[in-house]
Amino acid sequence: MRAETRIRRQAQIEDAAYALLEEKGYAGATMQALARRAGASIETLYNWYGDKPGLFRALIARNAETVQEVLDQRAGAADAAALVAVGERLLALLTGPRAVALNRAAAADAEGTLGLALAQGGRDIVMPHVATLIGAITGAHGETPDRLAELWLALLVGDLQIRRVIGTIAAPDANTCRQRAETATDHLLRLYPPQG
Amino acid sequence: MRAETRIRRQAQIEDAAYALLEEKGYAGATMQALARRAGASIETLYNWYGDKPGLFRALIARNAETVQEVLDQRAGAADAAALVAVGERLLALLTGPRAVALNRAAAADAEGTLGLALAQGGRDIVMPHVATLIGAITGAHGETPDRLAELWLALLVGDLQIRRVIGTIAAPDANTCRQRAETATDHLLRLYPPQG
DNA sequence: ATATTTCCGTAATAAGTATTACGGATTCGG
DNA sequence: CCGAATCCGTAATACTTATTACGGAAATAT
Repeated sequence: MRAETRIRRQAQIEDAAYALLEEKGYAGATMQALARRAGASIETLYNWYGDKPGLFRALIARNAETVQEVLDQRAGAADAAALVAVGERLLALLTGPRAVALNRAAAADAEGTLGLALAQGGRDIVMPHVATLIGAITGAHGETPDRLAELWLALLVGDLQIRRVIGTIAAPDANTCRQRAETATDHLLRLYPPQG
Repeated sequence: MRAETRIRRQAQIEDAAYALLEEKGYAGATMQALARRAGASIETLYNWYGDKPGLFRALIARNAETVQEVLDQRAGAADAAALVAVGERLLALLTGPRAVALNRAAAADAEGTLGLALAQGGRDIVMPHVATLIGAITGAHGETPDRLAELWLALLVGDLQIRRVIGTIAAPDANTCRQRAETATDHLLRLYPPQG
């Protein structure tokens, strides 16, 4: 199979997996429905991903790449505007349909391996990046950059993510994301002004 | 069946349901395992709760009572200490094994009815209560008490709840809960001092 | 005490699902 | 253009589970 065709087929499988995850949940996303929807065969699913958890682990791995891309954008200046820009994109990503679907899958996995993989490809990448950026903005402080990053993320996301995961709210629109990013950054810098 | 016996049997069923939910997740919590573990019969489960979602809806309903009890404690003074006390209990409740299990069940329910019930018995009760308390502490402000309550809850809980639900952290201990409640209250009152 | 309801324990039903298997079509390397 | 590998579509396998059914025991009411 040509590499190009294979990549397209992989994208079809991932799209179908996300769609099923959003519509039916992890338990309801059956391999047969996935194969039919993706226009792939069941055999291919098992040959490529091993088993059902493996398929969703692959989704999580690719999600980690998306997280990296979001963080790498606007990596130039280390000022409040850069933090707002990162927050805006980050919030849209974290509350977007794909991240929410992955979190639901992780919540359904009682063993916790999916959750661990999701955290490694998400929070464990985001936190140091944000901490470095905030540290560069605020300078030396009584509070460590790590704690400031946690604070800023709490202000930014709030309970939007858990409410998205249990299905009580829709994804916030672009305006909401920007305003929350601005407010969170403003609150952080009011509590811990630069050069404190 | 005597009312007393029935109440005890209901508690056994609820305990078993929570235990299975924590160990196996919603899909893995089978009615047969639940009956065996609770010492009840399958027929009783269906006679009392209708079906499997109905059983977990009953769990959510009883959880709402617990939330009310937590909020009603220390309802006397309207000062920062009261807010810290409420926050401490609230965080312990929200990150405790039972609330986490219910959130996992809601996340596994793609239709969203469990999530809706959980929100109605949880957030929709907590938010107005906290907003009233904060409003009484801070007095009139540019920000509405509702927004301040959201801010305080974000500071209090952060991402602990979602991380608990996807299984990457253990429940915070009592010390952590108290410190977070103190820090969240301190941050809130620094950002929006009373009599602003 | 006895008739009636309720419950337990177990089995049966019916449906769904992860995983494996296979024949025929398609694609790829030479 | 041809053989080998890969893939699709479908079916078969083996297993699990929600829900219903039923006989006998326990409790309840009269």
